Amino acid sequence: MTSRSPLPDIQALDQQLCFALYSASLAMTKVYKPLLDQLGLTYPQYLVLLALWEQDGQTVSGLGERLYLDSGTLTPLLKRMESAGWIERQRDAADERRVLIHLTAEGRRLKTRARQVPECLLQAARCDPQEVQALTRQVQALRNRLLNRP
Amino acid sequence: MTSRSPLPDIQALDQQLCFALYSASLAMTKVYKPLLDQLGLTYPQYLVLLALWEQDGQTVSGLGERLYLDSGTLTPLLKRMESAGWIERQRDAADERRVLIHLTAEGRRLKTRARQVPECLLQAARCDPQEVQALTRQVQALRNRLLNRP
DNA sequence: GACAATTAAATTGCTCACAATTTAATTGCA
DNA sequence: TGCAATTAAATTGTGAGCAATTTAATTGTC
Repeated sequence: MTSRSPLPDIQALDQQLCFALYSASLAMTKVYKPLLDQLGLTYPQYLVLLALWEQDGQTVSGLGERLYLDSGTLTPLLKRMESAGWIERQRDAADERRVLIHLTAEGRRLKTRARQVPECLLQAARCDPQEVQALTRQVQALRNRLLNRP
Repeated sequence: MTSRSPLPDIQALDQQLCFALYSASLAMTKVYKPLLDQLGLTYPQYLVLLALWEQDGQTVSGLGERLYLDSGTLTPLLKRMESAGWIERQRDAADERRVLIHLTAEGRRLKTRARQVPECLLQAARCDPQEVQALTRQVQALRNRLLNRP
């Protein structure tokens, strides 16, 4: 009976889901790096573009909710993206507290060139698309539970 | 037929495994924060301790391999942990290029106080321990494939 | 309409994360 | 042995991430 489970150490690094997520996330970023370098983007900047390609003209806090980031992270990141010419930042005339983020023509154009990025990633991951989808759902569900979101 | 799969957009944010991992990892860190604050640790510092509790006296690059971090990240982090009194850094007399990291008595003592951390996390995740273990294995496998490791 | 409370971004300060380079020690081999 | 190649940390510079605070605009309430 005892041979079945050699009492798993709750403090063992390789038992920790958090460390698995953390290291997998870092690994993912490393695989993205050369692909995004070609486009002149960092990984969080690429996430902002994914969000804007889905819905242009979001506010900073809207993007923050979508990407789970706050203004302290986004403000300087968006300024760099504006300098790079992907986006424009403009105060909302209807509510001057808000800043609306719009894609430039250049930023919209990038969507086509970026099509290869997730494709290359799937190849690097070397796993079944269905498996990837299932894993994605599980990790999303975990994230939502951790943040007490529906 | 077409109603079955409404052609999944490969560039949709919520289809991306990478974003799920990235946001889940950030969420995990947020849940850890108040627990680790009580111990005076950051999350990467906690990982270093987990690694050292398993095997004391590792080199910087040894820790780097274990945690998937490089010396550029670890050197300043370890210096902060030394100032905090958790660890000691000393050149290896047998090979002066290497720096050995040893726990202090204080650092060893912390292991007991930190027992609650993964327990609280499991509660926050609100999922079955077996489910957590299975998910951990899957995410580890993905990470290893991405890094071309066995 | 005044004004306290709230909200949205921006700012400040600290800690990662990592590419690229530097410094110093060790190894390999002619 | 001599010395180029390699290895291990440290350093430098950039870009996140986030807590705490600040600034400015809006809302709610009387």
